Amino acid sequence: MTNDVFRALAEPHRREMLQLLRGTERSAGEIASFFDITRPAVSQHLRVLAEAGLVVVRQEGTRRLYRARPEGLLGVRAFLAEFWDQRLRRLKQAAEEEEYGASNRER
Amino acid sequence: MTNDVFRALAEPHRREMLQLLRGTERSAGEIASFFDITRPAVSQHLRVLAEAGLVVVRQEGTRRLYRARPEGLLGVRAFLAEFWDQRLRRLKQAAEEEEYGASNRER
DNA sequence: CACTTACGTAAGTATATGCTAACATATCGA
DNA sequence: TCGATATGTTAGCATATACTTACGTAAGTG
Repeated sequence: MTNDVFRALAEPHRREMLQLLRGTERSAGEIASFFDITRPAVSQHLRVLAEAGLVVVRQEGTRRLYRARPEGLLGVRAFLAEFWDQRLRRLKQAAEEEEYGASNRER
Repeated sequence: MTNDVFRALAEPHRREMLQLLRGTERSAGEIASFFDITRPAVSQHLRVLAEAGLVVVRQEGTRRLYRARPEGLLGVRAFLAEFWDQRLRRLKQAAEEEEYGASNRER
């Protein structure tokens, strides 16, 4: 649900993780190395992000590779668009149609 | 800070309140009437929204009139834009320049 | 002035959250 | 199969959050 997305984004560490994973695939350990918190804490954050549909995981050997899933933010985007006027709403529509076209189903 | 904004948006009631106040001015009591929680609880939510820069208040007689402040969401918007590609980043820029031009200072 | 109306604030409480340390699991190389 | 590497899971704890009830305050009204 979109609520999980907002909740997930409320935590600064998780937002940083998302940015770290934008367009790149990184292992859990690599991600952890960017933060001062323990690895388990990072693991828990990654779980929250995954449950919110903001990241996807792929297992490769003993490692788990995470990657951001931008489509997970569409709900937030829609919410935001409400607060701008018609002109912006048109931009939003154009963006959704053009950018991450029909292939992306909201989770 | 933008962090307060994300935090504020994490709460469903607060998101509803924002939508309720989008483009309209409503009194605290009127807002409260839309929810099942007590009026003080609503008051506390409104405070969080105000501190995040997402609403503004205006006193009129004995009442306090709240109104959404869409510019408060610009930080979130910027964050989101990072996750779409160049084309979208251009749209974002255009929107920010055109829509809520120079008159709106980020709080 | 009381008295009412419209709100915010304070105190207290139950639950959610973020973190750590300790433990479990799974894959790969020797 | 044994050990090392990479990561998730559990239990426990401190702090943050969302509420409620009780109380404080300020602007109209009689």
